Amino acid sequence: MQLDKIVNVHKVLGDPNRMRILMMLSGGEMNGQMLAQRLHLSQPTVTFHASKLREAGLVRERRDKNHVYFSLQPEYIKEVFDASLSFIFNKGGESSMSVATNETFKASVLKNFFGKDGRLRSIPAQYKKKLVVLEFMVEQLSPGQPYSEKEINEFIKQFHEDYATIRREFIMHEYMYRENGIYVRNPREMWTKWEEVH
Amino acid sequence: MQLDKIVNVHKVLGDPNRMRILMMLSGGEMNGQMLAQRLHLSQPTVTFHASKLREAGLVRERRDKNHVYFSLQPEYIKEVFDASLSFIFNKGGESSMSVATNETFKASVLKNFFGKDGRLRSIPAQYKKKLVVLEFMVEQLSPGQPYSEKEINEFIKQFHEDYATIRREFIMHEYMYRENGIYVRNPREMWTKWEEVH
DNA sequence: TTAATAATTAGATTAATATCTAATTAGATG
DNA sequence: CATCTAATTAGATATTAATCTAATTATTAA
Repeated sequence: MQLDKIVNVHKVLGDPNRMRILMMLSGGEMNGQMLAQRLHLSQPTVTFHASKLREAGLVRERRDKNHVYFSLQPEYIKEVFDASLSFIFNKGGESSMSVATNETFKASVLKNFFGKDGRLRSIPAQYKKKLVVLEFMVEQLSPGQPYSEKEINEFIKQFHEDYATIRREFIMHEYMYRENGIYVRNPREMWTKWEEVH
Repeated sequence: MQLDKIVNVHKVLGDPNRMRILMMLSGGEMNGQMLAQRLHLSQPTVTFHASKLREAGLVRERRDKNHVYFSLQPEYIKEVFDASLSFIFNKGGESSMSVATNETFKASVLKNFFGKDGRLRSIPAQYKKKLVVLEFMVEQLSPGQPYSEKEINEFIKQFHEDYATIRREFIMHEYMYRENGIYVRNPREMWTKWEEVH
């Protein structure tokens, strides 16, 4: 994710009314009327804020009859926050990291986060480290092969108790996709690219 | 933490030059001269941005000779991000939660995050849930009694492998304080208040 | 104390933002 | 089609922000 995108999201969040809109949407979708009323703003002002939120990718819109309903895009919001922290604390995506450094980095992360029994000590909070760990696990599944949710849970449990979180991360970072209850590992080429700190 | 504080932090982050300053500071402290040069800005402009960052609590300043050095305040930055997500996804601090609901909430969190063997399945990512879990663990230490770092590590390990992270959280949320290597649990009255989503 | 260097404050300018009212467009329904 | 309602666009305005140059203040060092 590039700097201006992240900066723009923060600019959009840097307004009390927009923040309130997001808070209200966390309770479920709402249309322009409701928002205008509750925030004591005119309809055009709500449109104004809504389009900023939409352009930044923080909300979605759905038309029903002649109401437009807004709803949160929670995964994306979390992604941006994550990327934001990566940006600040890892000096902005470090795309200049060499392959060698990269491999050394991976090795040290794996060494630190996996115990000698092969189990995951904890899920890294830092974005890049988390990706290393997820990648390591998902690599042990066969690409293309369909797995049931139960199988995936069992697979993850051999590394960590909290299979639900990790399963969600697999999907979120596109290491796998889900289609009516069946999980499939994506091929390496589709994985989140290292260098772009997604 | 109140809304306007959070909003202000995002406003401050919503400028590319300020974001760049933070990125540069993650590599270590820098003075105004260096920043001005690297960002191709005049000194007054750097002062302008720096004071915004300082007022928002994102950086600290230290004077040495006649240079002023800026450095990141990483814990606080993470706190705000955390509070921000809490705000959006839990409708802004829910101070109206009744004692009963509160207790029910705590019970369900504990049930979900601790296994029947008494071990912590994972560290909750959601702010409020994390506090519940931390509180539960720290309650089992005697307030006022000094513990060595080793003792604290052992204590935490009975719940979770990743004692370093949890020990840091204890300090960060002021459940404990550390004084030259000795850890002491704070009394309940000093703990992060529930209702304010800190 | 004076000179040198860094930082801040003052003042000005330009650009961007948030907000409103009025006009217009889009859909739904009698 | 005519009308109603909701949403958007246009246009106006007042406020805030980012940036610069010039002047001032603070700190060190000769």
